Amino acid sequence: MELTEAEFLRCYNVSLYEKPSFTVDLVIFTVRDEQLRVLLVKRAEHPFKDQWALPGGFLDLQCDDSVENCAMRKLVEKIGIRAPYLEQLKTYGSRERDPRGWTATTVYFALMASNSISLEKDQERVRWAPVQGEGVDKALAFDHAHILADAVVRLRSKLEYTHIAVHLLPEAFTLPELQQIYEIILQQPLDKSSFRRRVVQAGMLEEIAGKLRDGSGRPAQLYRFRDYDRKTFFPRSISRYAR
Amino acid sequence: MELTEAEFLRCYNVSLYEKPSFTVDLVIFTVRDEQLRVLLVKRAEHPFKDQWALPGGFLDLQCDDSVENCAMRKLVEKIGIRAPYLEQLKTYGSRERDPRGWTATTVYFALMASNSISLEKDQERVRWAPVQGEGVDKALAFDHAHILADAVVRLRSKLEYTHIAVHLLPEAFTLPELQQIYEIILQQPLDKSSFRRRVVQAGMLEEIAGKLRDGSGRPAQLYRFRDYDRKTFFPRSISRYAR
DNA sequence: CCCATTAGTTATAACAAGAAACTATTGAAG
DNA sequence: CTTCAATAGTTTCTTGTTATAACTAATGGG
Repeated sequence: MELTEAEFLRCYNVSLYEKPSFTVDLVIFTVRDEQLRVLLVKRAEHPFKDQWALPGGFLDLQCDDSVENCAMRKLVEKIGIRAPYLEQLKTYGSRERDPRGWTATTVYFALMASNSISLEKDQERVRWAPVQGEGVDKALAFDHAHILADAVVRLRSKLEYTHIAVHLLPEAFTLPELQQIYEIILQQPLDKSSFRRRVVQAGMLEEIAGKLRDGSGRPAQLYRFRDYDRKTFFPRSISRYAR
Repeated sequence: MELTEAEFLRCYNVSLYEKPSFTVDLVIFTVRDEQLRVLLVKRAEHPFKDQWALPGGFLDLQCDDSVENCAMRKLVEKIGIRAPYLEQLKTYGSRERDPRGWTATTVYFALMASNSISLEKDQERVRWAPVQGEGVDKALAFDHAHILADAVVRLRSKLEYTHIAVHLLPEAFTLPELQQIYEIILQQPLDKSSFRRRVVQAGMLEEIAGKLRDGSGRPAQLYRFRDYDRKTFFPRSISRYAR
């Protein structure tokens, strides 16, 4: 598609480039009470005052060395700890998404074990909202519902062929616990022996020798994730009818 | 007294927060002369004057409605046509990546058929550089070598489980041509019958009835990509020893 | 001491992929 | 006109992987 000369000139003549506002937002997932949950905060200020939104805010050029640093800073500010998993999701930028004008937000998504967080303090303004389908049961500010949907799709998709689900559990976990995480997020039951074969063959878990977890039946072997840096991939997607 | 949202917006000063410079860059891939190639431009201005760089530039708040629109505009400016495939890669932002100070760039990657482009006009300043390994045989400006490496990794990875390779070919193509695209990018030979089985079973190609492509041997059946919108996934990765 | 409960393994049948040999269709050489 | 080289496309068979279900194992509680 060729640009007309008029179109070209309209764009070209703007020599003074105004900058968009730039923010970083976070989609922080955890699994708790057998539900995938996302952290939401109630906005204190306009626009969208008192509506639920993804946590985030403006980049601070003085203290943030990089966009990722900014995301990590905001994560610490919101929930007080470093997330075991932080990945850039996507950047959303347009004139429309914020009534204040042109903004861009780079969204990160984080995974954490539910035992590593306690948010009892301020239930009114910060909440772990259960994810149903690809969203939550609340209206969200800005385009955050759309962003959250993208994040949920990405999480499910990555679950199919990577090991990121281990980051939703504490360091020591059992295979049935890990399988349950998959089942909760993918919303379908998985076969026990296939799941174990898959996970064991991928070779990224190691037994914690002698340690077991008690329950009402036979105690389960505890494992830990072996190599946090190595990115292991499954050769096939984990759910039988993926897409 | 509380402000209403309308009052808040009236008083809101957009320039309160210092903002980073915001650019959009493009990694435009094609396959030509049996090589994966990326479009590079020689920088006309400082910094990194006369070094090769990914095409891109500043967002124009007046004419770009969104980041993606900006990417499409720049694509049209650089090569004069709409790309059949455009996907956001990642956003890179830090104080270090540009000597002028804090900048962020949102990078898109595009795929196109090599027949749809002709860049004979300005070989000195615009070039389709062959990709070797995860980069090119030239020093690149800014952090563009790093960005390019990420883009190549993403391209290879997506080739394993999606159909995006069809966008590197013209609308009508043969299965051997498609297989060759995979082999060039993945840098390994693929089995003919397995490849055909896979691609046909995925069901996203349709024969162009009666149409054949001539060559030195038996003419090959021409196909077209059936559903440009539907995202089809392979259940397994296409290369045997993926990762 | 038996049973419910959960963990973990094994056997098998169905299925998918890799490899190689096979057939098919064209152009060019002689 | 025949043969051969070249490329397209299919078939067959072997091998490897997955789903399923039945099996064994280990624990606590009645």
